[in-house]
Amino acid sequence: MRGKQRYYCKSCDFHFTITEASTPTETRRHHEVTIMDIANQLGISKSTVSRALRGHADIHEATRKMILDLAQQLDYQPNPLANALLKRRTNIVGILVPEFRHYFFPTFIMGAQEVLSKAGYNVMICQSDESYETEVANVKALLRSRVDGLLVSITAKTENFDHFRAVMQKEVPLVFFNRVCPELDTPQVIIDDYSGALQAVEHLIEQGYRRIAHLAGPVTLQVSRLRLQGYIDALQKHQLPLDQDLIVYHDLTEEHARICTRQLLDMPQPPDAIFAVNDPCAIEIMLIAKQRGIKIPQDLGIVGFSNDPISAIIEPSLTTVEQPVWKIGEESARLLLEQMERPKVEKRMLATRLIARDSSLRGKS
Amino acid sequence: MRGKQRYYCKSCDFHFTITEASTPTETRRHHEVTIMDIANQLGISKSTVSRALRGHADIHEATRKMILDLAQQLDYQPNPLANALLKRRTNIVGILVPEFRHYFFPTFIMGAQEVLSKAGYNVMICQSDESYETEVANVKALLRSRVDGLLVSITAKTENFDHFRAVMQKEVPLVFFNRVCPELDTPQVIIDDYSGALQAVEHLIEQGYRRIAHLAGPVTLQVSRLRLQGYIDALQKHQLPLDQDLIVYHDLTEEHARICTRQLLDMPQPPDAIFAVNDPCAIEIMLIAKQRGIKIPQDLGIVGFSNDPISAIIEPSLTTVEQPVWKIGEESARLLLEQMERPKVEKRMLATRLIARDSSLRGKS
DNA sequence: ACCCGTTTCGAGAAGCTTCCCGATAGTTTT
DNA sequence: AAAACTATCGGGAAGCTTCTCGAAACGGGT
Repeated sequence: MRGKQRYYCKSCDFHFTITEASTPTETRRHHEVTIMDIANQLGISKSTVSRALRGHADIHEATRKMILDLAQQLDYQPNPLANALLKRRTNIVGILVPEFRHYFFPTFIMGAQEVLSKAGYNVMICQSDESYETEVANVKALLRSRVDGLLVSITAKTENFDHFRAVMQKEVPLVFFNRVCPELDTPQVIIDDYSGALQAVEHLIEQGYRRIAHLAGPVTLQVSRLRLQGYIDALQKHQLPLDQDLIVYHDLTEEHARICTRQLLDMPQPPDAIFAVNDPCAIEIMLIAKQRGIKIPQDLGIVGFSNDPISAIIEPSLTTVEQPVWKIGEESARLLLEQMERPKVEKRMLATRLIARDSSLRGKS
Repeated sequence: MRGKQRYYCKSCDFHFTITEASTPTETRRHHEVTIMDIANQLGISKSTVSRALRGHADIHEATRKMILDLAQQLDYQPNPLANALLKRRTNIVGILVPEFRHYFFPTFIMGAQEVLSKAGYNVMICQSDESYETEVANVKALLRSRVDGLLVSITAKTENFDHFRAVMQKEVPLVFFNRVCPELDTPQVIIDDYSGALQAVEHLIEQGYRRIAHLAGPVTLQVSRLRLQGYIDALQKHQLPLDQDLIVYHDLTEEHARICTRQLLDMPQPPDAIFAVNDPCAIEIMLIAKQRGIKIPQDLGIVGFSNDPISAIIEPSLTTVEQPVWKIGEESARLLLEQMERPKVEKRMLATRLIARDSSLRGKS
């Protein structure tokens, strides 16, 4: 191989540097085999090994082969930590969701993960658990972990967005999905909530329901507001009166959904149909109605939103608005990847589609 | 490829070297504020800053305060990459599950994550998607990411365990849960599948069912084998004949569950009850039975396993064996944490409990 | 022989921390 | 007043990689 000692010349006169034996007697028990192990064992420098492994030019074919062979034999695995430290990128994407009990978020994650892992990214998942404080803490933790990008669906309680402004200020690519943040100008992937809600309520009207209630979500969430607006506009379009008492807001917990349902059903003039902001709470409505012996869809029509798998299974089957969850995941991931290439604020909206099932089909009446 | 311009110095007089202005004038725009920024700004050494931040002794109170104040003001966040590189620990735990579509694994993850994040660990989640190759690739990726520990539930197809042997050889703490690996002597958290199955089938017998089938899982999984054994022993205990035709094995997909169900129901002498290896496939059975107009529980008793939330909602409600999923997550995480303290092989088993519901309650007959 | 260009490789820094060890001060003890 | 401590702090290495700069060897041309 090439010599190892070299002279130095700052402003002349070369003082050579005698690299004495650095006691490479035994292999120095490593936890993991490093590039230096290969270099030492082959009597060459780590630079050369790195170059060979990186597939650089400027290296003799024989040397390259030797290095590659030994690397394989030792099962050398490059250390991503060292790499991340140097390159300032971890190849990790953070995903922050409010929960993962129901169908939506796990499915979203599967879709996103498929795209991301194909692009060479690992994923770090956090749940805010619908707590604003946890959300802030999670964002901080993900930032501290130096994630290369962030996929976020906010909490129903999030009203202050400074933690996301901090993300943007650090220029960490950020994509919101589903529960987005209207006052921040960031890329996002949403579905057409308004039109979905409009379809849902028009469907109820077509089926002859006239006193239609809406079990809404928290007003803090844009999704809730849009679905509410769809509800309102559908009534207006068909010249039905808008009764504020028929709109109840709940905090997306099952418990509160039950309370609100009872409130609606206990009215002096109870509604003859309920449009629920999502399927889990539509199902709570259905359970209570069944428990009370209310006939669905004859006495009460029910429509949900999101098409959770359980909606097709429950009896009567639940009419709902389909949203392409898996695709939302894929799209969000793709948008994030594009974002990491070159920043540009882009908002994508996916279509929704009504799936009419038994819970609202009573024919014309 | 080669560098651009360099000086020449054979025996002095340096031919020019055009190292262009590296502009270290202002603070050298950092992506993140480091310990060195604090040190420079305060005119002290990074060692001192580190000590102050680490809360070491050996530091003047005034200095410490000065450092802490500036750190707060600059919003200094220690770089975990550098730390991990130095300490050889990332504070990340890997979780590897076969899927995330159903109730079990997401809930498990929530339980585990609660314990782990309280202990200061982040979590990296991978899905093998029931593919052996993906599982191997995921284990490798997690190992490469230098996770400090691993929580694993294997694929139904995993029959070669070399990738886990590699984990053990590298002395990375490893805890299996639910779908464990019998031929490896590792810590694990399981539930009492055998006794759960025994209870389930005895319950069917008590309800007067006599020709009880078992829709089993893949024999490769210990869970399946134990539940099968519980089924067999329950029959034996009550002197019922064991008919091999009444045992069908499926691969845990919904599609295959339907095929196997039809096979059972199409028999010349169909069963009067089916014990399913888990709830998702029990529900497939129920759907087909309902579709065919078979009365549940009169003509066909059904019992599942795992108590997914949907089991209480479907009609008729599904009798099932409850397993404390959340607790399995917590226990597994705790066991892993203990493992990281000091290795010892410990196996924990959590109790199961039968929940009798409508799908099997027809009274004595 | 000498010079030059080409090919192949080595040294070293950077990226950010922590920790060991040694070095200054300042303070107390004989 | 000299010696011995103590309280604080700084230097530098290590952890692993990549990349830049420049050096060594070799071949060919004159």
